[in-house]
Amino acid sequence: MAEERFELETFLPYRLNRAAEFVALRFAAQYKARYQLTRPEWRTLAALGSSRRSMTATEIGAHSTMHKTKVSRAVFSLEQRRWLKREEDGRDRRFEHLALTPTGRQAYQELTELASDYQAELHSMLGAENMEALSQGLGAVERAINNR
Amino acid sequence: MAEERFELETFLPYRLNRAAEFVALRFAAQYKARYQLTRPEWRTLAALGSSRRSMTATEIGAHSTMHKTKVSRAVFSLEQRRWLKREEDGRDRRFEHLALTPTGRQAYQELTELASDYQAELHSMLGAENMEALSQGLGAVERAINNR
DNA sequence: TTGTATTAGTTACAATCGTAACTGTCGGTT
DNA sequence: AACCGACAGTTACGATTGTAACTAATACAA
Repeated sequence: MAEERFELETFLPYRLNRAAEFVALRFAAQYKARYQLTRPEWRTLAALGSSRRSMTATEIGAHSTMHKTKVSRAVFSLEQRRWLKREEDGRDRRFEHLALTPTGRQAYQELTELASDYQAELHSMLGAENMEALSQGLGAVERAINNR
Repeated sequence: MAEERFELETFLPYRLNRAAEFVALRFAAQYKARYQLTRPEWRTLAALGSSRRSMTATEIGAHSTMHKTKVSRAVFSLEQRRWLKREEDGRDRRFEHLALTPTGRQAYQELTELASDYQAELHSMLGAENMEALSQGLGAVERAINNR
């Protein structure tokens, strides 16, 4: 194979990580300051809020690529806050169906507004065309994830 | 502003994070299994290896967006391994100029081969066009980072 | 029915991490 | 020269994390 000199700047994992960290950080600052939410908590809230039906912890983990212990702890703390409630499955009692309470749903609504604003900010920061390109590329990665 | 329903699946921080985690994980498995390297250690090695000149710890942190304590510890453990050496700046003794030893450079070379293979795998996994799009989008984010 | 494997979720524990405080060095005032 | 603020890098410590072991429930085969 044609051995070119390796360039770190072109290495996808490296670039993706840098970009993800940068983009996530400024949004994290907002929900931390406003709601004292941790990142796993926000991600759990988001997974539940964006789903019409209730979800199990495992589903949340799969959806947000979080380790199950992370999910478990985030669920616990959101439950303490009374932002979500658990309901046991009558047929298979291993499952817990998780759903947001009205308070939780309210918080999610408010956060999605912050998120939309941030998304718009990113849009104008990167430009529509680059945003499109990024979206297309991410779509391909997402398909790869689903087929793994 | 036109309030559309927020869709988590279109939210850039969420998508980038998912993609970055997925892409990084499979490569991390390789350097962990092969060299017992942690992620900060690999990133430090990569920053040094890809640079022609020596770098300071702060520069490595800026280059790889790692916290300075992370860099400090990674440098320490790479030094233990004798993969890098420190050299104090004669003019300003606050600085430490870090550079790979021949052994370290050798390890970096081997790792870049794994990296190139993985990059090729990603390329065929995502398709050239999507890879291009992703690259363009990431380029825009990188410019934003540099202008922040 | 009994035993075995599998799965959902929790927890104990050791490793990793970031915040903040620290050391040591320098530049610029006064 | 003596001070002060800024900076590079390290470290102490509390918080967060993942691994592995656990509990509890189920499926399924003998």
